[in-house]
Amino acid sequence: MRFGEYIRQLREQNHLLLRHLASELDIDTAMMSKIERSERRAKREHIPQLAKLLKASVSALQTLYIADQIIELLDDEDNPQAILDAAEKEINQMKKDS
Amino acid sequence: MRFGEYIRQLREQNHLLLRHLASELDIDTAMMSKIERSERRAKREHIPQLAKLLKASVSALQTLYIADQIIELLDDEDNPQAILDAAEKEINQMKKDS
DNA sequence: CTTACATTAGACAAATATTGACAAGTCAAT
DNA sequence: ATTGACTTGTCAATATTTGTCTAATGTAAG
Repeated sequence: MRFGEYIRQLREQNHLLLRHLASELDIDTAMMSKIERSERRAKREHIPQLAKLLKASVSALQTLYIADQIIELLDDEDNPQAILDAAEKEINQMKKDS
Repeated sequence: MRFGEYIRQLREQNHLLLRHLASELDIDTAMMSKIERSERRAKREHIPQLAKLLKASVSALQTLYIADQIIELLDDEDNPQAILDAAEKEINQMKKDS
């Protein structure tokens, strides 16, 4: 599940319109539409506002938000799994070091 | 192992100086130094040149190159593993769909 | 069919971030 | 003290991203 996809799902469950979310985030509806379709990225500071409006957990949204960026990085690579594995290994290494 | 760290290791094994690599990539040595310390990112088109100069495999360098960017994304997040898991799940999902 | 409203598309401007050069600095060996 | 390798900090050039505006598309009601 992509970040925007999740936002849209929650928005519909809550019977809200794009313009409602957009006005709260202080962007126009076209932008909000793009965010939901993963054509543009929300700003990080939008996450808490979205969580509140959509009654979702901030941390769930944050996870998807960063995961999305990873997906974009991997999207046009030919061995995404190898890259993820390398990243994971290094993350664990860094944890050990600290 | 970070991308730059690996470059430095190979460079030393090959008894090359920063200025040798830098001049091949057509950047200055300060920039090359930053790349090796992961303070700056090499350009993607530098990878094949580096692979050649350092007798390394392009794909190994590419993997580290993207993994590095993932690490940067995860660096200041509090549950990197959860994010990696979410990304991996979505990548597999995308594979299934295509 | 036409009006009204929600959403999307595309082109452009504004804001941010990244890249790289340059000058000055450290450090080690001589 | 000089030289050579590397590092640091700052600034300008570039590139990327974010956002707006206008117009388009879709859809449901009258």
